[in-house]
Amino acid sequence: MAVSSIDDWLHEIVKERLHAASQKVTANREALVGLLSTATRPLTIPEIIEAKPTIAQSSAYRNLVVLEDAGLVHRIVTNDDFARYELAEDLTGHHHHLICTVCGSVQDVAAPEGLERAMRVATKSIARTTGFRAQHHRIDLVGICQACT
Amino acid sequence: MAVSSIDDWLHEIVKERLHAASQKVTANREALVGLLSTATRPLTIPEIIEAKPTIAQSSAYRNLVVLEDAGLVHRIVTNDDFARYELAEDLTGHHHHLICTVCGSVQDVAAPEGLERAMRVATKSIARTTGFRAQHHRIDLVGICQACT
DNA sequence: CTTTCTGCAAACGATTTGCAGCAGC
DNA sequence: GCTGCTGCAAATCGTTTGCAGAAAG
Repeated sequence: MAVSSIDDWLHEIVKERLHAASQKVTANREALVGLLSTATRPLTIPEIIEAKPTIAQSSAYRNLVVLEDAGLVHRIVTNDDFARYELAEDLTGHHHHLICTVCGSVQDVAAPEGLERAMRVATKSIARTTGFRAQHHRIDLVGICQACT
Repeated sequence: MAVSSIDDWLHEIVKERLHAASQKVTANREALVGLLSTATRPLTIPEIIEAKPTIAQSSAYRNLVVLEDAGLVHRIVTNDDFARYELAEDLTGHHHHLICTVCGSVQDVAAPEGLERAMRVATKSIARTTGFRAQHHRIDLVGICQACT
């Protein structure tokens, strides 16, 4: 059962965090998390609805808010028309985004360790000079994706 | 005339780029650029309207689109309700943003050279592995600003 | 059982757009 | 003068919300 164990683990986390947020575990919520866990990039609402047509749009929006409050999902806003959703970073691992200026797509990319190290140094230095207490950072590369080249 | 020479220079740039984009130079457009050039952080539409009450809201939106197309202004979207506008980076110098999760404010911060160097290395490495052609990058620190601490 | 979720349809609000009159060049 | 900008008010559209019936616990 090696294959299903990751899903079981995720399922347990969902249950825990929803309970912690005084929310119920429902089929829609599990389906949303399951869908996002299979994606390699943040998804828009239209993409989510297309993949899970039985979930009403309003339920998708409402549940994604609940899941975000529970710390399971992260919402991303680009210059595109729609917001995008991905699993929280503690479930997917830290990563950054490649945003295509031609087609608007967003793709995940691993965070190079050298960059992360420089980021930690910079964060400390900025805290010292400005008093800003950073909780996390966000790095996007904006340009042209391979498909649009 | 040392003081006004920066404004004169900006004025010339505005004229050039608007002409290059086949757009007219109007009082509203110059007022918008002038306002943004005095700000040390990106401004929202309500802030812009409050500072320049003679500009109709629809004109502000329309002109900011024109100015963005002309490469004079840059639009920023956060999780906040409103988009924010700042002068294009080639007019202000490269910088990044501190985004407060409490009050939603956005503040400019200089880009530490060590970080920029690491970013250049990472960009090249990502291009090699993914085929993504980066045009520029965006780095945000998300956390709590000094005023909200 | 009671509370919360779901789907539908209506409401909301930031941004966009149509139109008649005015300003840039 | 001709073209394109301005302000007003109305339209647009992603997202949110009210409500009656269905599920979770």
